[in-house]
Amino acid sequence: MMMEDLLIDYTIKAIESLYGQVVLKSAIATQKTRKEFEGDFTLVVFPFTKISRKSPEQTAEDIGNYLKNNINQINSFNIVKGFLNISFKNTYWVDFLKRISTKENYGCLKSNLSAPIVIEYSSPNTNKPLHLGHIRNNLLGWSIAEILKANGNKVVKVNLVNDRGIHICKSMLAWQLLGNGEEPTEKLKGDKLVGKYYVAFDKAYKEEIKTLIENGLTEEEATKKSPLILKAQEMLQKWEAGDADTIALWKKMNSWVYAGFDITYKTLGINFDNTYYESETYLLGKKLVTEGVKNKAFDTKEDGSVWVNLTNDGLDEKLLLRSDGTSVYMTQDIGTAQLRYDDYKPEKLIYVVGNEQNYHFEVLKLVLKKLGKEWAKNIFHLSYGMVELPEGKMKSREGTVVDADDLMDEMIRTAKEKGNELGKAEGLTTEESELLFKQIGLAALKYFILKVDPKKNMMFNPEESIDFNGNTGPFIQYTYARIQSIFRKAKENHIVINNYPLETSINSKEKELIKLLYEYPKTIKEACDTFSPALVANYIYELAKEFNQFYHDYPIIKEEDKNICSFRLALSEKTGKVIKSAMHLLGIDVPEQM
RNA sequence: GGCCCCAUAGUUCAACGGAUAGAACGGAAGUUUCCUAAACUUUAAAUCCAGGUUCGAUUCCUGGUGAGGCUACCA
Repeated sequence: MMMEDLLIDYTIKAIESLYGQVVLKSAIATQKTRKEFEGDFTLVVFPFTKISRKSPEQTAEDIGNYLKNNINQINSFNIVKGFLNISFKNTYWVDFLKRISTKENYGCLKSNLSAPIVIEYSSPNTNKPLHLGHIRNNLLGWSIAEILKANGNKVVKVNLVNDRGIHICKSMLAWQLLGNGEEPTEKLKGDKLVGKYYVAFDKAYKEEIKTLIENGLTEEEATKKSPLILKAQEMLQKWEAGDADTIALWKKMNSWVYAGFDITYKTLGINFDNTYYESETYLLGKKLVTEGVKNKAFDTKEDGSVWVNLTNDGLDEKLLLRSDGTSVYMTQDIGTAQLRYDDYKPEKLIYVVGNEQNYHFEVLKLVLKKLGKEWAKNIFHLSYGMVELPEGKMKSREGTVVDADDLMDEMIRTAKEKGNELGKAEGLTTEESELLFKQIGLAALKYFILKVDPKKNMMFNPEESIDFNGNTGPFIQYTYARIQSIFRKAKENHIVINNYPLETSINSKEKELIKLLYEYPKTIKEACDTFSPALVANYIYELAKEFNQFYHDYPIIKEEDKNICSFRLALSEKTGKVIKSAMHLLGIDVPEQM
């Protein structure tokens, strides 16, 4: 099926036969022929001119002739400078469409039998609600998991909830001191409530520091000696000691947060196969660190704190246990990693975590290696870029965070507003139109975020970032809905797809569409190899745009020639299916009508 | 200070070392007795600077400039 592999094989044979040299597969570059030239695939012949000792044009001529004589699907070729543009016969493309039109999961590979890939994403803290940064994380994690599955991998999606630590104690303490027993309501869901007290703590803490400085303490002293922070630290120690009241409060407040997160996750349309809690993994982490001390992998300082020395690896020393014996982020991650390995014996452990933690993961891998964990090499930090706002980085303390729930609500509201203006809800029940606008609003958001290369930082301007026209989720949804509309009309008129003849002469738009459909499996493969949903997103956009041009230029069910009509229907149907399939990989629903 | 990333139209994003650097939004101008105009068509507009490697550099290397991130007994 993959014509390019055939081209490459025959190019190797051509060079061997013509010039008597064997070249490596990797030395051969094929690409889609650019639109302004005639052809389907292009072979770059510059690298072979040293072997042929001829001009690029002559070399291309030689190879072109060889290929045409040996591959019967080739119709013709032309040469522009050192570029050999090869055209296949129309029957090849029509036949290709015919072959894939019956394939159910076109583009996806059958699942293989190897060990699963565990992918961690989301990883929230239970002291504040989810924000825009988490949205990028969640969308990437979910999408990459789907892309891995589409490539035949077994995938386990896991969440790691950071449900313990000093930051949670801060919320707990503030609620105890200032909360008056406040509980979550319809209006203020649990994660928001707990977040409110986290902010309240920070405010009170800052005020306290200010007062202490006025009373003559240095800033450093004030920061360390403030009664509030001491109380929070005391609370953490009590928590680790299993103090009943502290644990009860902790459980209560965390349960509020989980109920709040569930709503956010559900609206966003993501889920997990398993959830880990750091409260359940940190002890294992401590145990492993203690073992490491015994084995002299780590050092204990005078005050009792435990450190790992990574200066030989070009890094610094890193704290693994505080002097008071409590664990830190790294301690927990060591335990979590071990537990996860024990649970799944995975082929790979992927962590979807922002690039601000590149250093952390470098250290984590080295620490695990020092502990003798062979599988540390299977850890892959999928490091994605920050989401920036026009005013700079999001800072929760400065109130510049974009809340996940608010953002989604806003998107859906805008979709509804614009949709109603355009009369998109006509003929739909209230329930149907609510669903439609939710699908459209979320598509706009998800596509906007996923179309950007994960590795890169991206800009998000709430005012003007989200659009419903052009290179957007709704544009693609609209294209899909148009295709479904064609089939509703076709059904009404009893038009069906018959066995269109192979000799159908196809026009350039039709051929271009088939060629794009041909690209789909390669796109999924590459998206998997590079962990980039953006490649899928950009692909669907190309496909949708091409279809809209085709739709604009040529009649489909109004075409009078029955064979052509049937062929165009088949082409439209497959395009719709690929759009739906690819959008699913991004976690975006497509409506039947809009 | 040290380490890491990034720099492309006015703006937000594309481009395995390959052809004349693609899109979208915004700007200008058009298309609806025709399968959904959230569409389609035309148009103006960009590779931070200086070197190097290469047949060929937005892409690789070196040096600048500029913006982020990390460098916590925070996570």
